[in-house]
Amino acid sequence: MVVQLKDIAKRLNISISTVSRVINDTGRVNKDTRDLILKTIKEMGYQPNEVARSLKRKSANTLGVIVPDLSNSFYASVIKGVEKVARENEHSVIVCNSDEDILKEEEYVQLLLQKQVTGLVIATVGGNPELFEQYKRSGIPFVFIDNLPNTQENFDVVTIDNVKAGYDLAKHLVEQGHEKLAIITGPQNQSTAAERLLGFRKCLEDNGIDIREKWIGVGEFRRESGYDIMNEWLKQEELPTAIFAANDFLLYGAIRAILEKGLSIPQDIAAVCFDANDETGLVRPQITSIIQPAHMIGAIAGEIIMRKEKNKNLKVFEKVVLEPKLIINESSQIQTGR
Amino acid sequence: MVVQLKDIAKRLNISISTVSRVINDTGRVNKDTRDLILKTIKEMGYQPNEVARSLKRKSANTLGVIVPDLSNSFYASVIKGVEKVARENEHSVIVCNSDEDILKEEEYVQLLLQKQVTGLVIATVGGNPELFEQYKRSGIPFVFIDNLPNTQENFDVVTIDNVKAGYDLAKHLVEQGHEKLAIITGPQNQSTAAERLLGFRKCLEDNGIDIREKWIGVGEFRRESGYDIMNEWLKQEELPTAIFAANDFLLYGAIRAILEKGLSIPQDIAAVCFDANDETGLVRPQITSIIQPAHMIGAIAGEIIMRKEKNKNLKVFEKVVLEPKLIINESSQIQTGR
DNA sequence: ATGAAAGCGCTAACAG
DNA sequence: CTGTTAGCGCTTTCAT
Repeated sequence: MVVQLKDIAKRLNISISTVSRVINDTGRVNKDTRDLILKTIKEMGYQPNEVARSLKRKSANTLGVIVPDLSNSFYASVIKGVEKVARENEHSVIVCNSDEDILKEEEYVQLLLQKQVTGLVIATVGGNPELFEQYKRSGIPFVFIDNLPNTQENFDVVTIDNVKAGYDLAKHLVEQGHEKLAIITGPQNQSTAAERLLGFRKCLEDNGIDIREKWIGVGEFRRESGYDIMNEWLKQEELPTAIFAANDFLLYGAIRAILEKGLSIPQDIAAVCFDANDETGLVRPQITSIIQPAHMIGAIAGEIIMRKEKNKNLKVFEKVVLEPKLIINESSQIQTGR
Repeated sequence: MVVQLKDIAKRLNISISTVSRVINDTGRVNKDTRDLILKTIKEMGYQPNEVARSLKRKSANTLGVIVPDLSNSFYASVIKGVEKVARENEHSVIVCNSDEDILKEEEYVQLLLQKQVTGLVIATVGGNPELFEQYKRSGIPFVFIDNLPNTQENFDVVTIDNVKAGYDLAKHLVEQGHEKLAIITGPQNQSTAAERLLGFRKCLEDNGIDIREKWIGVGEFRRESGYDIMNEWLKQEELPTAIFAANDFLLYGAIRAILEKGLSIPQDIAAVCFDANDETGLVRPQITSIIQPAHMIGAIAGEIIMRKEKNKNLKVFEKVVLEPKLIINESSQIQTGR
């Protein structure tokens, strides 16, 4: 049987409140009884029931995180960042994988709300803005990362400037002399996908480069999408000389198509993307990429929630815009011989 | 304010038990009042408080998962497998990252127990067997994956035969004609690390190949370890012709060292490992590897827990041994020209 | 078919 | 310094 407060109280012939006091170190308790209680707790292997505590406290001391894809190392790092802050504040983390599915996402949001999470970090895949506005009224802080909700309402946000980052990444290609640029981006109801495309467009305009609508590919943020779109392009006579992908998986798929066709990177086609975090160190070609500070994004998101928990009446919304890094690698540089 | 049962009861001038009944669809309720209640619930945006429910139910309907490294795609897949089963059974998943740290692991186990999880899936990094035996008495099912606890007690386990897999992987190298074999494995208090080494040894013995103790490297399951150990070996005059690593990260580090030294794979040194799941499709050389059915491991682990929840008095322990696949790739095959 | 009331395990007033 | 008691929001007997 599981031992609980009343068991150790009974054993010691004292009241459960005294026991509770020493466990929570709140209020004074006679040194001797305190020691005795501590000893008994250990002996009996007492573990406080967090559910009961949560009910009383009206908070589960838990952060919820919803990401589209656990397998993407960008999100894995974000989660680690959230977890670090959660740990420091004695909270735990419920991780949910929406699998790029809006319905699943909504389901998980509800679930987390019902679980009385302290706050919620979410990389939405384009969820209904009205729902978010409704949830907002629940008072549970939502911190958006990566993708922002498509609404004018104020929310807490930790992100990068995706338009600028897209611009910079395209700029890099332009500086390498490319004029036939193609882009593969994600679902346009996801702000990252839309904004990176926007930055790309702007850069081309600013540099007087033709935007070829046929070379604007829109897919899912998955390898298959990148592969399929690229293959379509490869069937045509005229080929782009550079590919810009809005995330890493899209590019991996595209590169696979390119290589299968017998073309080389970057000689025939240069390739760049967002968040090519190479956990193996062996991805070839090494990818030129905009790298978001994923761990920090997660950590800051967690901190915002902790701050709001401590200061409930703090009704200010934070919009944190972090600086990503452009890492230039062989996938976009004509090799200058060894 | 958050709306709760009593609010909608008050509004309708009925008792909360009736409302509860329609929500849980338990017991009969007049069709009209039921419809009215349903309507009001929607209007007021009622969300049941899962914490209160959990307290009453004495279970949080949640599975806990503890893995050593969220960034390793093997574990990411395991988690997805658990999550799938959890979803199907209307449970959620709390993911914890022990970061290969025994203390953190113990902390998380405690936390999850306190949270009244329905069960716990754990890839231990060598936690104290006595603790596990103690926890077992709590009645909450622990399902071990990947690493097994170092104890004779019965536990639920979903794994592969690591000795055999290690044997097979080594065998492959032997069949390629290698006689100077080196192994890089993980902490020996982790069963996977120890058993894979065992299989390796056995294979060499069976094939009359010298086991060179100097080429048995023991590190952490991280890239740096693989890199450092390999670099030590590379300093010496005599080099192995093949490297066997007990996990992917170890091998990635080793390969990096090999390549930096200007040697090639597999011509100078062949390289194989466990669980080289290439999410990018661009890792070069492509790694010969034993691949565990990660998703299935997670799913089965989840199912065991669900089964035990439904049938509390089921005191049988399941030991599921799955079949891994040996994927042969360029990292271990002398190319026969194109 | 519905309501009253007990209780899940704990915390925190309040009283002594 | 310690005990009594009232909830936290919900489910579930037990009456009616």
